[in-house]
Amino acid sequence: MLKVYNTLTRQKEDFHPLNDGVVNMYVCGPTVYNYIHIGNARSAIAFDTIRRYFEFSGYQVNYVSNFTDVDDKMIKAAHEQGITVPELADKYIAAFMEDTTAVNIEPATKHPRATENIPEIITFVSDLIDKGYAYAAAGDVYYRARKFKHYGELSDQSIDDLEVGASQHVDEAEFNKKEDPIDFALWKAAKPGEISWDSPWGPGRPGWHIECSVMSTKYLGDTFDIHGGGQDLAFPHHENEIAQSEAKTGKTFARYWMHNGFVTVGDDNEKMSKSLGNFVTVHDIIKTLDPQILRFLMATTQYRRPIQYSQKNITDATNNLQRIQTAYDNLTYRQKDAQAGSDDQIHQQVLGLVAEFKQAMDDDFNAQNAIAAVYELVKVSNVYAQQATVQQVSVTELQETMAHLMSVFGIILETDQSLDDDKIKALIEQRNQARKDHDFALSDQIRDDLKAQGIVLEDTPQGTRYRKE
RNA sequence: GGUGGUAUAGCCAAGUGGUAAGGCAGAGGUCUGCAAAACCUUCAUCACCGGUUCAAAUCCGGUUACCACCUCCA
Repeated sequence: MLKVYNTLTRQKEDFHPLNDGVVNMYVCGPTVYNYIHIGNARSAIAFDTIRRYFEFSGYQVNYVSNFTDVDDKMIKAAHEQGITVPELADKYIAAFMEDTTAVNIEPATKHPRATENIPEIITFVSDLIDKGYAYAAAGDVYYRARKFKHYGELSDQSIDDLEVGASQHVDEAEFNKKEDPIDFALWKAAKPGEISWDSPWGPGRPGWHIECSVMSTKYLGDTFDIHGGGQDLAFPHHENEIAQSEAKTGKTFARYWMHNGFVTVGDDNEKMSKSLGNFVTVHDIIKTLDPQILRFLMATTQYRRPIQYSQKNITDATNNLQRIQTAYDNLTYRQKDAQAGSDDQIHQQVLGLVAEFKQAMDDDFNAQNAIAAVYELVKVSNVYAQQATVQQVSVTELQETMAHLMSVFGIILETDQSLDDDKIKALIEQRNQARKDHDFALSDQIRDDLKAQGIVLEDTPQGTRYRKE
C-alpha cells in the first residue's frame, strides 16, 4: 500500500485516489519573471519523481502545473526590461520548458497560464462575492478569511495568533482597504499603465491565490487527489486556495497535500530563494553540470527534507551516479559474449530487489531506501558481470531492471554508442601486441596518451575495453 | 509572540521499542605486468539532561542549536 504524508493531517496516510487507477494532481508552478533556480527545480523534480512513480505503479496521472504569468513582480520585471508582460512570460516559459526538459522532467498534462483563464477567474470571484465570502473595495476584491471556518487548518495556524506583518511585506494601501488584516486579495485594481482586464470591479488583474483555485478545479474537478508545492506555499498560498475553493464549491478541495523541503545553501543551510538573492539558476548550472547529476542529487534526499546545494554534495552525487552507470556499462560489455540462456538465481534476486525498491517508494517516496536497493542491484550486477560465463537473458534482465528503476528518478541509463573509433581500436591492438612482447613502456605510453584524450582503457578477461573518462 | 521542521560516522543518508541499512571518502586485501573497473574486510552507541521499560536513536519530560512559515518565495 502506497503511503503519502499529508500536510493537512500531519501524518502518513494510505493513498486511495478518488477514481481507481487515476491520480489527479496539481503542482504550483513558478512565476515566470526569471529563470528557475535550483530550489524551483527541486519542487519540479520532486513532483516529477512522484508522478513517475505513480506511473511506474500503474496509475494514469493527470498532472497540471500552472504558470503565474501576471503579478507585481512580472509587471516590475517587464518594465525594467522594456518589454510587455506577455513578452516576459513567453520568454521565461520557453526557458522553463528548456531547463526542465534538460533535467528530464516530463511536461505536465496541462500547463495552464493565469492570463488564459481570466473569464473563469472573474466568475469564480463573483461567485465568492455572491456567497458573502468576498467584498469589493475600491477596485480590489478581498476574501473574508475569518468567515471560512477551516481557515488555518492546513498550516495549523490560529487566525488570532497570526502576526500580521511578520514577513514585513505588508502593503499599506491594501491594508487600509481590508475589513480585516488577515483578508487577502482576489482581484487587484490596475494602477495607471499596468496590464489589466475589464471586470465588474473595474480594470485589474487576478490576485495570486485565485488562479490556482480556478485552474486546478477547471482541469481536475472540484475535488482532486494531490496538491503539491514547496513548503513555503503552505501558508498562505495553499491555505487561501482551500478557503476560496471550498467556500465556492462546498466540497473538499485537494485530498492530499504534499510539500517538498527547501534547497539550502551555505554553512548555515539558509533557504535558497529569489528574494534572498542566493540562488543558482538551472539555466546556468547545466552549462557545466550534467543535468543527470543534478537529478540524482535531488533523489538522494527524501523530498520533504532539506537538501544542501554544495560542491561536496555535487561531487558525491557524481561519484555515486557514476557507480551505477559503470555497473550498467559492465553489463553492456558482457552482452557480446553472453550465452543463450538465463540464470534463475539472478531472476530471483532481481525480483527481490524490485520488491524492496517498491516498498521503499511506497513509504512516502523514500528515495534513499529505494536507491539502496539499486546499489544492491549494482553489486549483484558487478559480481555477475565478472563471472567466466554469463547468460544473455540475465544480463539483459539486470540492465533493463536497473534502467527501469532509475527512470523513476528521471535518470537515463544507456550505453554510450558515440565512441566507436577505429583509430582507438588500432591503438589498443598495438598496445596488446606490446603487452604480449612485454614492452610495457610502449603499452603504458599508449594508455597514457589515450588517457590524455579522455579515453580510459581497462583490461578484462574478455579483452581490452575503452570508455570516455 | 504563534506554528512547523531538523539534530545519526569525515560527508550524504536510512532506521520510530529489540540491540545502528546503504553510498562516498579513508585504511587493508584480492585480481592486474602495472593500472582501471570490480569484489572482500574494516570504520558510529545516534545534540544534551532526566524518566518509563527486561530492552530506547526510537516513547515521555526538559534543555540547547539550527532552519522555515506567519500574506514576495518551490
